[in-house]
Amino acid sequence: MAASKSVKPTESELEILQILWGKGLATVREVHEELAKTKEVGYTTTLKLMQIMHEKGLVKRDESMRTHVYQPAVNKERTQKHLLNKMIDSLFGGSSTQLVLQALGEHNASPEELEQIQKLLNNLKNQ
Amino acid sequence: MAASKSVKPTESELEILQILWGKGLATVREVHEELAKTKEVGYTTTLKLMQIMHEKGLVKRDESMRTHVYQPAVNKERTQKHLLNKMIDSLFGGSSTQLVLQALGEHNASPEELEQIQKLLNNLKNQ
DNA sequence: TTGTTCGTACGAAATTGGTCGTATATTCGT
DNA sequence: ACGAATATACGACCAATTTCGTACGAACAA
Repeated sequence: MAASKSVKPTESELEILQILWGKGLATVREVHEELAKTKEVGYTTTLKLMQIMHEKGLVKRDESMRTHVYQPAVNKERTQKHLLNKMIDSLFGGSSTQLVLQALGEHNASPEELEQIQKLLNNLKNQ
Repeated sequence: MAASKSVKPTESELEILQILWGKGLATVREVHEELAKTKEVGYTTTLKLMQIMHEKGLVKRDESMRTHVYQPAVNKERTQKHLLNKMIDSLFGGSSTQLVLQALGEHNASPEELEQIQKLLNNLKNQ
C-alpha cells in the first residue's frame, strides 16, 4: 500500500533494488554476494537493510522457508520515474529538457541508442 | 579549493544553491525568505546551513559588512552533471539513454524544446 | 541613552542511514 | 548425536544532516 506512493529508497536500498529487479527473486545471501562484488560490506548489514526495506514495503518476502526469499515490491519504472522527477524539480528547475540535454551532452550513446531516442522524438513531434 | 572536485551537496544544500544560482548574490535573510515560501523552517536553521556550506566551500561570502553576502562557489552545470551521472549509474545501470527515454516519455516538452533536442541529436549522429 | 530589532556564532538535540556484534534457532555432515 | 555452518532477529553505535535555542554584538529609533 503505502509503498508504491512516496517511494524514496536510500542509496543503499537502491543498490539492493537494482539486484532484485535483475533477479526477480533472491535470498539475502544471493543479494549479499552480488553486493560484495563491488562493495565491502558485512552479511548482517545486508540482512538488516533488507529487513528494513521489508518494513517499509519496498520488498516482499516469502517466509515459508527458513531461508527467506525476497522480491521487489516496487515497480522499477515507477521508481525511476519518481526519482527522476524529483531530480528534474530540484536540480533542473522543472525542465526535463535541460536534463536531457545535459545527459546527452555528457555521456556518449551508441548510434543504436541515438536511433532509439530519435524514434521517440519523432513520436513526440507528431503528437 | 576541495570544493569543485567531488561536490555532493545534500538535499537542503541543493535548495539553497538553487536560490543562490538564481540570484547570484544574496543574504541569509533573502535566501531564508525564499525558502520559507515552500518550506517551514527557522531562520537560524538556514543560517547554520549556509555557514556549513561556507565551510565546505559550496558558497563564498563577503564578510566586510555586518550582513554577509553569499554567492555560489560551485558551478551549476558541473554540479548538475555530477549528480546526474550518479543517478544514471545508480538508477539506470549506467545507461544515459534509458534515463533520456524515461525523462522524455514522462514530461511533455514543447515543440521548441523538442527541436533543441533534435539539434543536439543531429550533432551527435554526425560525429 | 536605552530598549528593540537584526545579525552572526555556536552548541546541542533529534533524525536518519549505515554498520555490525551477538543471541538464538535450524540444518547438515560425519 | 554433536559440532560447524548458516539463517534471522535485534539492539547498539557511529557519522552525517537537520533542527533550533541561546548568547551576544551592532544598528537604529525614540
